[in-house]
Amino acid sequence: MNPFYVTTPIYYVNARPHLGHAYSTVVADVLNRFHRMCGQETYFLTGTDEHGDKVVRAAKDEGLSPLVYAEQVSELFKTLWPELDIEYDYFIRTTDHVHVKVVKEILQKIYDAGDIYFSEYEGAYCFGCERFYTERELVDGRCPDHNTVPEVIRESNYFFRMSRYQDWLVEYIETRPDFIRPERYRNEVLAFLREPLEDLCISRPKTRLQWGVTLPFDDRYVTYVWFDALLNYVSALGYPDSDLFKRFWPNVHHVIAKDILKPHGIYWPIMLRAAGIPQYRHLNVHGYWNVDESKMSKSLGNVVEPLDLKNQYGADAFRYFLMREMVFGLDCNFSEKALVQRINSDLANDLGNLFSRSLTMIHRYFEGIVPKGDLAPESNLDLDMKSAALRSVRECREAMEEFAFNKALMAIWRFINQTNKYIDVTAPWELAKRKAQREQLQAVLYNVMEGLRVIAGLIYPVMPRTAQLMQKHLGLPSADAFQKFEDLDVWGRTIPGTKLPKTVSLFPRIEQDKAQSTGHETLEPTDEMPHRKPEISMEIFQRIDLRVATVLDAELVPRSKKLLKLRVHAGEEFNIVAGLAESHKPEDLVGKQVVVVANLKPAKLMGILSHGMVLTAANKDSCRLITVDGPSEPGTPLS
RNA sequence: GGCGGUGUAGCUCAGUCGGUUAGAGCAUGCGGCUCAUAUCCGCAGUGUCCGGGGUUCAAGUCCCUGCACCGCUACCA
Repeated sequence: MNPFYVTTPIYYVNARPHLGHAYSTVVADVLNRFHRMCGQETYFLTGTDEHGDKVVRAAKDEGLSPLVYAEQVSELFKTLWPELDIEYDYFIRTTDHVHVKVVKEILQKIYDAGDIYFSEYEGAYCFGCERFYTERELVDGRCPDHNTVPEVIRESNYFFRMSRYQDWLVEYIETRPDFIRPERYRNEVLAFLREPLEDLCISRPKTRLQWGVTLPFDDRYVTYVWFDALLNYVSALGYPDSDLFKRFWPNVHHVIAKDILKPHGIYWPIMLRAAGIPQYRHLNVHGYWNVDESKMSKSLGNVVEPLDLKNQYGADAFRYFLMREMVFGLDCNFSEKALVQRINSDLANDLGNLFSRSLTMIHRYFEGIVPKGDLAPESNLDLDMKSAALRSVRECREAMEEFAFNKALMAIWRFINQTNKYIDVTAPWELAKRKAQREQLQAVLYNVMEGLRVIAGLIYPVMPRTAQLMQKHLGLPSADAFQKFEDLDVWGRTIPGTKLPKTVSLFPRIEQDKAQSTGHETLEPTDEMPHRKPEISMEIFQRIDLRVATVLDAELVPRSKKLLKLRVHAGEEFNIVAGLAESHKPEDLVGKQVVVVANLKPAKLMGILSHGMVLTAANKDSCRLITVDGPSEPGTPLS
């Protein structure tokens, strides 16, 4: 009945798993579990993308063959997911034989249909980088990385005729508001498509790259990037004839981060169209996790390791935080402080304590045996509990269907708070004091048990471990009892007379100061002062080659507003193009000693190659050079 | 510089088609309870809705403009 197929991107193996990978995959897992609870048959695919240039280079750095290297990193992903309680059905690798076979079949099919053509072109090629450069990218006619003049070589390649599908795609997206969602990303794709679409180069000659899938119609070439990677979504199901493919493909939900919107929103639908495969159902695009106010990046050294977080706080708490904190589609900040706060207030105080106080009373007043649930007729609070529960179930389901995971959790927590309040208002500890109110006590605690049963069910997609632990301690029949929405829609499923196991603590509180005291005081940033950038290690700082340099010559760059071309001596001589013309006259600079960054990647400004950067203290009003307080040997390093 | 996005309580953010006195959670303060993991429940706030102008009977919401921050890009480096 209504099968559900969810995919994550296949992760490129040139980097270790980070928070963003974890989020995409947790989202897919949550969706998968949710749809299973709805009674649907589900299939969940993840995997790794292992071909291409960058993998070859990363492998070389490690002294490994591309395949061995790819296997090692792939294994990191594959073993991380079970740690986060992610239950995928299949883990695909683009190096799988079956995948390679499908890629070839589809390439041949599109080639036969005439949408792939062969074309020769000429370009500036840098042998050091092993790549072509466009005129725009060149700096002073030289390679920006190697500072060498690239050679003009002729190369032939295969191109995918995307341009002829442009109008079709625009219309397809325009007539289907939920094809790409949230809407902001749909608009972004439509904006891309306002410009003419260029045909996509889909091959690399083997003289340059061997690590890929050989073209079926020309064994001198391999396919490049996206043709290989995107097809994983169909090859994993056993395209074209398998039962899995027929059942699941038309119901596919892709989950991706916004960085790969273009391939998924443009190349992929066109590829499917050209190959005669039905379109995917939905493309669901999420934002980035920013760590400590600045974008997460390996070079900043502030990558948050998903495994470390799981080990410290537990998979369920980590999953809860990811799903509760981020609005699907928007960027979100990650901080350990926020994580600890969520754990303490939402999980420990609200849910954990509710669970604990409820079960303690069952044990204390009823020797751990679930009481009868006869509703006390005079208590209208019973009805409130039931309708509050049903409302929560409905709101939660609606929110999940529109990927509003944070709203789904908010709806659950509203009900958790209502249950806490119900206990407060009915005051079972007072009822317990009088024999005559025994039946009311039974009814109240039975209602609380029912509330907890519903809560356990609702949190299952996000926190499967906690859900199962709660279920066990609520004396519910194992496994499937709460894993169906149809059971959550019914009030009164808890079976009276069941003996409950000894109670447990679901989420211990985390002492705040432990998480916060990293040893340094934080300065309060003022309006005048910029926020402090994320912490870096000494090792990273020392990679910056700061030196004293003497300005030998300075001249205005023609036609520029603020650029000066400087010839400097910093142990060696090189040119720097600096934006100083508005604050400094060229003749005043000659002979001055300044501080430069000597190992900055060269860049072209106004067609002139700049090999470094002059340090200044600058704001909107002034620009002051950083210099030394007495004559120094040019090239003297700063430390 | 260009294009796009964002700007709402101390913090993180909701705010629908322009419509009553602008909301939630956290943090803070006060009160209540004692079943519970010092938890829970109630009450209380605090707002230049970034600034300025405009449209309108009515603007957080629409228009213009300025500023700040983010992303892409560029003659930032």
